[in-house]
Amino acid sequence: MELEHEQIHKKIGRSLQAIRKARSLSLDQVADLTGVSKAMLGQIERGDSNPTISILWKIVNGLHISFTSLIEEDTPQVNLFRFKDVEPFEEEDGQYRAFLMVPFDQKRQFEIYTVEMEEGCSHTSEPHNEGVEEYILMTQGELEVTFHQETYVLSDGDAIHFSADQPHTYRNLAKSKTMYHTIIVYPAV
Amino acid sequence: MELEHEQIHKKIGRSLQAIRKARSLSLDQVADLTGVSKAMLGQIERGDSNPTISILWKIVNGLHISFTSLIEEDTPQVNLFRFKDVEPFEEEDGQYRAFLMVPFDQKRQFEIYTVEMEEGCSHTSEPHNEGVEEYILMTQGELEVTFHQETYVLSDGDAIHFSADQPHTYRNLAKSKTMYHTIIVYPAV
DNA sequence: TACATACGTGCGTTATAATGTACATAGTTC
DNA sequence: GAACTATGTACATTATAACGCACGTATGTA
Repeated sequence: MELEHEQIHKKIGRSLQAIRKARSLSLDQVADLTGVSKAMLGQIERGDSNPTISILWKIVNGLHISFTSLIEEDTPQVNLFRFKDVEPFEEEDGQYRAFLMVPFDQKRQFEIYTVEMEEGCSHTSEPHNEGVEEYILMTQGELEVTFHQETYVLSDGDAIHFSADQPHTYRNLAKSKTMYHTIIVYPAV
Repeated sequence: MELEHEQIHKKIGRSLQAIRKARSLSLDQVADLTGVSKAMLGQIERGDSNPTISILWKIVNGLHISFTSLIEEDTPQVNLFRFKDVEPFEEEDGQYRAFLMVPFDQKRQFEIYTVEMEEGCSHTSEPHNEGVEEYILMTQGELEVTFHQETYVLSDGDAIHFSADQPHTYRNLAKSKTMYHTIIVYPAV
C-alpha cells in the first residue's frame, strides 16, 4: 500500500462517499442505516475527522461492506513473470531451489514460488509467523509433507493447504525431480 | 462476524496482545515499530480505549499485519485435495477442463483451479465481477493469453497476473496438452 | 410567489483518544 | 542486600472525535 499512514482517514472518506453515491443514499439515510451521526459521516467523507474503530464498525455493519472495501485502491494491470528471469533461492546444496514467481505485495497478501527438489532431497521449513498459511499445488513428481507429526503424500495434480506457522518438512519421494507451486498467504497483510 | 459492535475495540485489543506475545515483543518494542505510544498500546490491549483508524493503520503497517488479523478468529488446519477426486468443469467440447482444487471460502478470498487445454483449444472467459484478479502459473505447454487487445505468450514455469473483470481469452499454442494453475482472487466485500 | 422538505455543512459542547511522564513491580547483576 | 533495567499501568494534559442542532442552498409543490 502506497498510502502514507497519516492519510488513511482521507482514503476511507473517499471510499465511503463513493460507496454511498453508488447506492444513491443521502447522509441521513446512511446515518439511519449505521447509527453514526450525519454530521460525523460528513466529517469522515471530507477527511476532516479520524474515526475510531467502533465508528467504522458501525458503518461497515450498517452498510454490509468490509474494511478492505474502505481501504484498498483499484489498480488493474497486467504483470508478467518469466521463469527464466527468476534466480532461485537454493538450499540443501542446490538440491532444493525456490523461484519467487510472484513477490509479496501489501495488496496481495500472498507470494508464489515454484519449487524444484532433486531426487532424495529433503527440506525443513522454519515456522513462519502466526497465521501464515501455505498452499502447495503439485506440478510433477511425488512429495511427502510432514506437518504436526502427520505425513501426507502428494502426487501429480494434488494440492494441500495447512498452517505454515508450525515447522513442516518436505521430501521428494520420486525417482527424479519433483516440482510444485507454493502459495504463502500472510494474515491479511 | 458475531461480535457486537460496541465491543470491536475489545476484540482488537485481545488480538493485538496475542500477536505481540506470539512475537515476544514488549509494549516498548511495538511502540518503536509502530510509532504509537506505549501507553496507548496498553490501553488498546486492555480494551480501555477505542483507537482511531490512523492509530490502527500505524499498528498494522508497523507490525506487517492486517486489519482482518485483528478482527478475525484463527482456525488452523490441514486440507488435502486429490486431483483424481475432482470432477472437472468441461467446455469447448471437453477440450478445456477446469478442476476446482481449492474452493472459494470467505476466509480465503480466492479459489484455485488446475486447467487442462488440449492442442488447438481456445477459450474465452466471461468477465468476472469488478475487482476480481487472476494469477496463472504455467505447469506445462505454451499458452497465449489475450487481455485488453494485448497478447502474452507463456511457457513452462512462467506466470501472469491480470484483472479478470475484463474479457480475456486463452489459447493453447503447444502441439500437445497445456496445463496451468489459476488462482482467482476476489475482492473482500 | 410562499412554503415545505431534503441535503450537506458549520458550530458549540462533551467525552475521550493519545501522549509524555511518573510509578510500581519483577527480574538480573554485583 | 543495593542498584539497575525492563515492563506494564496510572495519571494529567492537550487535541480532537462525535454528537445535536442550526443554517444555507436547492428542489418541489400548492
